[in-house]
Amino acid sequence: MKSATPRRLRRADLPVDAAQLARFLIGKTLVHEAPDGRTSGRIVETEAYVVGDAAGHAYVGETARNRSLFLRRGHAYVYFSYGVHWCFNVSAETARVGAGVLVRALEPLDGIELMKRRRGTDRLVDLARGPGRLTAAMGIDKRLDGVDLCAAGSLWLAAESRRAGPIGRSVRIGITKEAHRLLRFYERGSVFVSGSLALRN
DNA sequence: AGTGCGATTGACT
DNA sequence: GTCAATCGCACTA
Repeated sequence: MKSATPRRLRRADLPVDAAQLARFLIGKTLVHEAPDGRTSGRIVETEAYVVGDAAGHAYVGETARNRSLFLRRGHAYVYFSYGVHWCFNVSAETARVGAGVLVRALEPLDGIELMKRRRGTDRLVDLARGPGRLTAAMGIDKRLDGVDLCAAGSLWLAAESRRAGPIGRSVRIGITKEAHRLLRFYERGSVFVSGSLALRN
């Protein structure tokens, strides 16, 4: 099934502040037009890596790996995690600042059969539940690092396909530094959010 | 040039 | 709940 695509988000739609951007992105749509097909999903879980955040990849200053985080808001930062998975972020703030939002989970919308093939599973809730699974399902890898999500490219952000439910907030998953900060946002009760049941409610 | 480790996942006890 | 997989990167020397 293919649903009508909401309009592309413009840069002016995106909050500059990383934490505000993370909250804003809940309920919005991520779309990728890949050579093997189109996939899209509702963003249901994000984490902000804010300015001066010791847990953020930008904390060490600009390097070859993290340079996309230093682009003005609305660019893709894609990095390789644990030697196994890709993770997708949206850069935040103004140019040369260094902050971003990790997109951790999607509710699949378009291209579900393609996602199943890419992921090797038929379980809808597991297709994009978790940052590594999400990039696998969407066909996102290093080639998309640095692309402008607000330009006329193959990867972009779109408006809500459906209004987000109540938004929950918690500590971020899988980090040790700055572990107390409430910078994870998620659609409360969504079965497409990663983590235990407690982290979804 | 070598070392330690991570914004994860899936398989296994 | 525990743990290996797997590799690029930042850091030390």
